[in-house]
Amino acid sequence: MKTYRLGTDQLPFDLDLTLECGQVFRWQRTGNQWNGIVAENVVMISQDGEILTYDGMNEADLVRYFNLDLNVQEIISKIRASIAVYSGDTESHNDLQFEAAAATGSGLRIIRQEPWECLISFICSQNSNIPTITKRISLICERYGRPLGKKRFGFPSPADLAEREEMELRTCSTGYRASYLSGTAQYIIRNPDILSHIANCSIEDAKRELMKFPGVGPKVADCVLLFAYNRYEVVPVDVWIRTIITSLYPEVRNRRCNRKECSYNDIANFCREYFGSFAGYAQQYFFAARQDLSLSKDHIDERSDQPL
DNA sequence: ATCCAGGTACCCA
DNA sequence: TGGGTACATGGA
Repeated sequence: MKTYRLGTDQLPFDLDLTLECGQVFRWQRTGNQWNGIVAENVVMISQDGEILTYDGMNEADLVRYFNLDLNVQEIISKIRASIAVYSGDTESHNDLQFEAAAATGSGLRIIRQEPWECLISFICSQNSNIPTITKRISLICERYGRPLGKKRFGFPSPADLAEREEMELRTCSTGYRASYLSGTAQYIIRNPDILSHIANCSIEDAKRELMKFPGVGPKVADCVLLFAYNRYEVVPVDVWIRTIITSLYPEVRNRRCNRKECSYNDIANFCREYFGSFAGYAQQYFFAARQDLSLSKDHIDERSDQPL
């Protein structure tokens, strides 16, 4: 059992929020303690203020996995600066919507997840809620992952999944996503270097490559870019973020989507312009605060009654 | 019971 | 290029 003391430039850090916010689905909580698997290692970690107590990984890997070297206070400052530039007010502009979300989410850290696990996880995520996704992934690991002792399992490799028939993968509550899982696993078997190649691509090329995988569209690709490749300017747009952004920032509506629903890129591009190079972090703060925000999902219908 | 959830593929104009 | 729809599952 080891300890790690967070320095002032590594705070705020909220372990619970970080592991519960829907970026990773393999950690289990028992009281204050979290148990998970990182790179086939059984890991435990708990937090008491600025002290992390952990086991199963070394300090360098802990820092790397949780991106502890990233200064979150600076990130929030940079987001504020971008908002100010966008708003044309470099002195006193204050975005209370963002500040409220950041107050809720500031201890959240985007972790450095393994691309393969992240890819499979978010293929499983589509059109599902977080408890369902978690259950699905734990079934997949239990059935096809390497046993690591006391009901713990590694994440199955591409080969582990590629050799399964679609109907077998369906027994993991994956539904129609089963064909995407085997298809993506087979794609990786045919292109064994693709995931490391993507790490060196531009964002545009990386996204294009990811979307060649069966079952990977813009949203899943963006989640992998943000949560595994740590491209912090990327903004995955799910139904929550769509509702939040269109409700809180009506200026997202432009000529193209004034009388209809904004497209995926309308929302993602607005966020990138508005929140800047850490838009993905801003997005995570809003996602973390999604339950607290009182939002109407009917804003589009309300507007569409009005003449141009 | 109904609606909805960290969406995508496919079809059609 | 953009809009409509089927798709499986389980939580609230």
